[in-house]
Parts: sequence; structure tokens; C-alpha cells
Amino acid sequence: MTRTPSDRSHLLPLIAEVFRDHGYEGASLSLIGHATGLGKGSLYHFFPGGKEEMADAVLAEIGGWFRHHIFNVLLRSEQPEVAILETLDATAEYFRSGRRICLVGAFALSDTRDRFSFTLRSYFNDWRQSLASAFARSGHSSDDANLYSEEVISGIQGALVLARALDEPEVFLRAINRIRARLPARRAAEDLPL
Amino acid sequence: MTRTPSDRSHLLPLIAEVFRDHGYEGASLSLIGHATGLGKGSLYHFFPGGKEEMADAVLAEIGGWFRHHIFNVLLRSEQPEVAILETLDATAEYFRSGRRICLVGAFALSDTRDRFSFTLRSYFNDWRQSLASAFARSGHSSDDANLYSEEVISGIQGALVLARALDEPEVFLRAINRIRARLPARRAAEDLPL
DNA sequence: ATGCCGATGTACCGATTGGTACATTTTGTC
DNA sequence: GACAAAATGTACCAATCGGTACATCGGCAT
Repeated sequence: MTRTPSDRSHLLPLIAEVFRDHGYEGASLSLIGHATGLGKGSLYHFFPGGKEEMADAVLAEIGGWFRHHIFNVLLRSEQPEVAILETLDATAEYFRSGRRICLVGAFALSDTRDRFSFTLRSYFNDWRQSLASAFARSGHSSDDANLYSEEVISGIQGALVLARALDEPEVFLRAINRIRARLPARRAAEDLPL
Repeated sequence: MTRTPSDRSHLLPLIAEVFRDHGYEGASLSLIGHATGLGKGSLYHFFPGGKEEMADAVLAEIGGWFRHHIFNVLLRSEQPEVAILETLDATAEYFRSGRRICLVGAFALSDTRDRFSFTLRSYFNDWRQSLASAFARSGHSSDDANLYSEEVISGIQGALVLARALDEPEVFLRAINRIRARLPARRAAEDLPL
């Protein structure tokens, strides 16, 4: 297990969990240190910019994951209806079927919104745009595509809020099923030519 | 301007705004003091329990407002379809057409969730139950009523998240319009007997 | 005028915050 | 084994946190 110098990527999921559990302000360096098993010396070695750089890195990794697994899949899909369903499943899995909150959404409602406003806006804008692109290419008007896209994303975000508040992950699963059922009739994947 | 002793109700909206802007942890006593124009002495005179009692009082007032203007209206409505539309408008107005976030939802995503979990759960459960009651009495099955209710509430919450993240209150307005359009066909209020 | 009591301002407390400085240990390379 | 760089632990900093103690102020009833 040779670790390339300054490879901090393995820390990001651990730090992300602390941010998810305690928010930006609540994620103290001692909590982060405990979660990662690192002292301040190491933390500031990997993140010279301190907590803000940690949050930036975590948000960048989350954005990268969605770009790779969701946004680009939607944008490059040749069968947009299939891609929408696939990315919906991937999204549900990412949020652990409602047991994990969206850190970007949580930041948007917190006092740290201003600090990361550009990143938050980019994340949701990219999501909205890529999903709308898939809707548009599956035959919907540009206006409808944008509306559907907003409906799906805010449906997901709201279900995460509600599932968390009620401590009922099933709320999120029901929302995903609802979204899936409402999507325009698709041709089954196995019916499609390769 | 005679102020009845221990009348702290006029402070709650001011404190609520601080919580909305900075979250529970971020709402320092100095911020609250500045927003209310009171020093620590006065704050602890009105809220002996400190910050936690302030948050409790704020959440109680919010809960009371929704109980009075939304939940009870839905539960006692003789024309549930009309009540649903009315309370939808009242909700949109409460959230200032998307420019104001839901403090209860924000708390649900923050690290303070555990501390106020009972209150948060009650708020959303009451909302869900009263809205489902109106749907059920307007002719829907119990299962459908619960699903519709969840869809409306999480639609609102998600739209608030998205509108905030994108800094586009119109996202919230579009969501409200979408919900309104999807509601089962109503008889116009003026067509109804008094 | 005199108490009384709600209301307030101020000084202070220990604890914790994010961040810095720096000496030390560990690690891989030659 | 020597050396440099990466990595780490520890001590420390000023600032702020939520909360407490207490003296004082101000209006009102007697």
C-alpha cells in the first residue's frame, strides 16, 4: 500500500460524513481529526487552507461524482429515457435510499450558503441542465423539459428533507417510485437496438 | 405602549430570522442580541433556558402558525378541495414566494436534528396528516391521500431547497403552480353553495 | 417617598473554536 | 546508512462560544 505523496482523496469521504452529520460550522477540527484519525498537523498538511479547503474539496468530489455518474450520462445518452431511469436509480443508491442527506442541499439551507454559493449553484444548475437535455432529446419541448427537470430534482431534495425529518427513509423511496412512474412511457431497455 | 410582563412573543420573529440566516449553531447570542437589541441579561431573563429555549419557542410559534392557518383549516374544511388551494396559497405566502426558507426543514438537515427531533417530526406529521385528511375527504382512497400529501409537502420543501441554492425564487413559484395544476379538478369557489 | 419587581448592562467564567509554529518522527530514494 | 521530504504530534494563540452572577435601573402600586 504505497501512498503517493499528498494523496488526500481517501480522506474526503470521511470528512464528508462529518460535514453531513454536523454541518459546516458544527464540523469542528477535533471532530474531523477524530473521524480521520489525524491530528491538526496532518490535517493542515493536506488542507493548508483549513476547514474551508476541506469543504471545497468535499464539494468538488461530490460534484465530480455527479458529473461522472449522472450529468454526463444524461448529456451523452443515446437513449435518454433509459438514461433518466438509470441515473434515477444511481441517485437513489447514492442517497442510500433516503438514509443519507444531500450535503449540497444542506449547505444551501445553512449559513454557509454564501461562502459556497457558486459551487452550490453550479451543482444544481448542471443537474437541471443535464436532466432537461435528456427530457428534450426524448421528445419534449424545451419548456417542458426544464419544468420536468426541476420537478424531479426538487422532488428528490424535498423527499430527502421529509425522510430525514420524519426519520422515515421510505418517504424517499416512495418519491423515487412516484417520479419513475410519472416519467413518459419508455421502451424497455431490452426492446431497444444496441 | 404598555408591555405586559414577560411578553416575549414580539422577540420570536426576530430570533427566528437569526436562526433562519445562521442556523442553530451559527446563531450566536451576540447575533441574537444584536437582532433584538437586547443584551444577554434581558435574553436570559426572557429565556432562562438559553438558546435552546429560544429555539423551542421559535419552533413552537412556527408550529402554532401552521396549526392555525394550515393544519386546522385542512382538517375542519367542509370543502376540502377549496381548503387545499387556500392553504397552498397561504403556504406560498408564508415562504415569501420562495425567498424564505423553512426553518423546520433546515433544522432537519442540520446537526440540531437530534435535539429537536420530536418537534420536527410532529410538524411534518401534522402537516402530512391534515393534508391527507383533506385529500381523503375529497374522494381519494386513504393510500392515495397519503401519497398525494407526501408529494405536495416534499415538493414544497424541495422547491425551497432548490430555489435557495439557485437563488431563483421562481423555482418555488413554478413548483407551487405545478402542484396547483395537478390537484384534482375543483369546483370553482363561486360555484359552491355557501 | 418607599418598596417592589421586571428588566437590563457588565463583568466574568471555563470550554472550545480555527489556526499557527515548530520540533519530531516516519518514509522512500539514492 | 545518509539524506530530504512527507507526515505528524504538541504546545500555543487570540477570539468567541454559551452561560452565570450580580449590581443597577426604571416604572408602578401603595
